[in-house]
Amino acid sequence: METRPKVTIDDVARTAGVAKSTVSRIINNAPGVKPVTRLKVNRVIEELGFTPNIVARSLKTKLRRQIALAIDDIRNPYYPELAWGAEQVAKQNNFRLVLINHYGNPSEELAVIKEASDMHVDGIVLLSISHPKTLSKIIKKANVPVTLIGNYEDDMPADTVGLRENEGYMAMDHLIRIGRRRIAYAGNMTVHRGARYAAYEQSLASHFMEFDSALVYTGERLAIDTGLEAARYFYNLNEIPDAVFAANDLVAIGVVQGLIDLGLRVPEDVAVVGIDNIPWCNLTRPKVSSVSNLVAEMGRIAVERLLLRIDDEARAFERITLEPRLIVRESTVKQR
Amino acid sequence: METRPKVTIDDVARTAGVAKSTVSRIINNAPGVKPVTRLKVNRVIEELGFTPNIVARSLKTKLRRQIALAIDDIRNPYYPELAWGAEQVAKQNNFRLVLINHYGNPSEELAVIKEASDMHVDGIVLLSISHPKTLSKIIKKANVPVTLIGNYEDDMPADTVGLRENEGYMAMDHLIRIGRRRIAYAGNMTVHRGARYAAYEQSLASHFMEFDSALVYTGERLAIDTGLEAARYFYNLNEIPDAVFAANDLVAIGVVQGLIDLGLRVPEDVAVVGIDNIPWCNLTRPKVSSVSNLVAEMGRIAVERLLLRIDDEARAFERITLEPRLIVRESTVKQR
DNA sequence: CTGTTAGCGCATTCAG
DNA sequence: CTGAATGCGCTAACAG
Repeated sequence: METRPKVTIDDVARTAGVAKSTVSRIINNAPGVKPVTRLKVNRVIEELGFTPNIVARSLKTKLRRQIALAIDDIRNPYYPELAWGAEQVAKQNNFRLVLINHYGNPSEELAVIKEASDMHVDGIVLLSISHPKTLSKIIKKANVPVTLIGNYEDDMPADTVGLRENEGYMAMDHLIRIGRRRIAYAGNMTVHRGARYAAYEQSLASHFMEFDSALVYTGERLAIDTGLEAARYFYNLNEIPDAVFAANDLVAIGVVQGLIDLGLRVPEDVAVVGIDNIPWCNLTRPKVSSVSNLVAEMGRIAVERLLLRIDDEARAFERITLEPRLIVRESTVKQR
Repeated sequence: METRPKVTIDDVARTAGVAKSTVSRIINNAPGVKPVTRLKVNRVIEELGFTPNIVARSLKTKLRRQIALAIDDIRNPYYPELAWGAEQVAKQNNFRLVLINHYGNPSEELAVIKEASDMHVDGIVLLSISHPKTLSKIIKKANVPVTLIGNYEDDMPADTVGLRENEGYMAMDHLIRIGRRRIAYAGNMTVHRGARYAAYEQSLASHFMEFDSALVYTGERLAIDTGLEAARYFYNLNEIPDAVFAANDLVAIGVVQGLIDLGLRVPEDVAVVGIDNIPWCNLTRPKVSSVSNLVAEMGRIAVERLLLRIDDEARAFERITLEPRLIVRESTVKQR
């Protein structure tokens, strides 16, 4: 760039014949400036194409109007949504978002917090994978506020916004509520520390429905082909299930596809529900019912909280827990 | 935060009993400091937990060590990869990435450039959707360098890194090279301004293969179900094609699934190739061959160029054009 | 209502 | 090799 000598507040003041404090007042919309002067100065600003140097301003005000979003890897399918939600709120408040991938590397993750004050950010939204104890220590040392995404104990010195981990129960509830009585499980036993599979067993139990191990299909990866295999497996049972609870949407998509290819009708013969509500749920025929974990929402709320705290550091830390949301589509309820 | 009074370079200088210029030299690894003093000061820095205030430094040096990545919407499936590639290089060079979504809103997109100098960034990687003429004008007015992602004319005052738009030809070439002679097309006629369909017709022509309109299946959306429909359509032809060129991976995935469900073997009976190389290509059985548009690579190169230019504004503008890369997987060539 | 003054925290001359 | 002084561009008292 031709390093066009950037015009400063002094230039404006000089050519307008006023003090730079007056210019400062004007560009900050401060009250107590005669309309005439304001007009005159504004004209000069326009002419010279002056825009305030935000770095200098930040040095003075300590406000950088930037927050960091630190996640492990933007390529993880949830994070674009998260980043998007976060950016929406940031933009509304005239803040920018700095993206930092820590790649699940604890030392790097902690470095992010440590360096934050030296970076151009006023706060951090952090999706951590570190041990809470360590995390807590580091956050205390930080000199910018941190909002954590996830569920934490009360003693964590940060605002947190997490998701209630009952997606599995919501999915099962849905199937039961639409009258299904022979519900199968497709996925693995370990997803989300086993919570989703546990939800399967416990939902059956709490509704006094019998558990039949023949209705559980576990595959290796939680991907489409596992779903396809599951469909074939269920099809060959003596008694075909009337519903399938899939551990995630990929599996659900596979199950739906597999069942249809085998000549069954979805949802009439078998209802299928997945979890995560990935965009793909809308791209299949029939569209797949799912439970949304509200990622964009989490991003939005996290930034909202962070901005509030930046504004007022003394507030009590908040614990926000979102409820997953059931998204009913064609794979469980016939629609037109 | 308890606004712990941040320790400054003065504090360090005072408690170490040296001038702050000496401290400055040390933290910047400048030569000409007696090892003893260096050691002593470093110890104090450690004790006090001093870290330089980057805002103040930026005010002085004019270097902010941040670049902006301006795209239309991070939720677009390509951008996470792009952002990832960009962030890799940025991080290596100790730069941060500021994420800006302009939502395909030209005025906002241009505002990004205008404001850039006021923001905490030293340059911008921009994926624009504005008219080149307008874009060119704005870039000239900007006071930070811009690197554009895309293909532009020589008069565009910015470095550019684009992709050669021959993905279609590469896909077709592959099918022809593995000996297929009855190649079908599945997708629509308009994707990428019709380039992909054009590649289908022209590849046939240049290889003296006959064009048969019965082998063209066009659906509405470029999604899985279109692929499934296409598979059914091809299956019902008098003579089934021995290969399918799908306009994108979603369609390809659908075609593969559909054909297999109809009892055909992929790739033995029908080879299928898609375009875009989305992560899902690896999640199906068989895995789907595709042509990668090297998104992460583009991000990497764009940032590399930008950093070079930030370093030396006088360099001639560069035009970089990447060649799409064919990724051969199981849907076209039997593997073990 | 407006001007003067004094830093924000650092890098960088220029003298010693 | 080190210290003292200056200013980056802006905001915020404090006076007028």
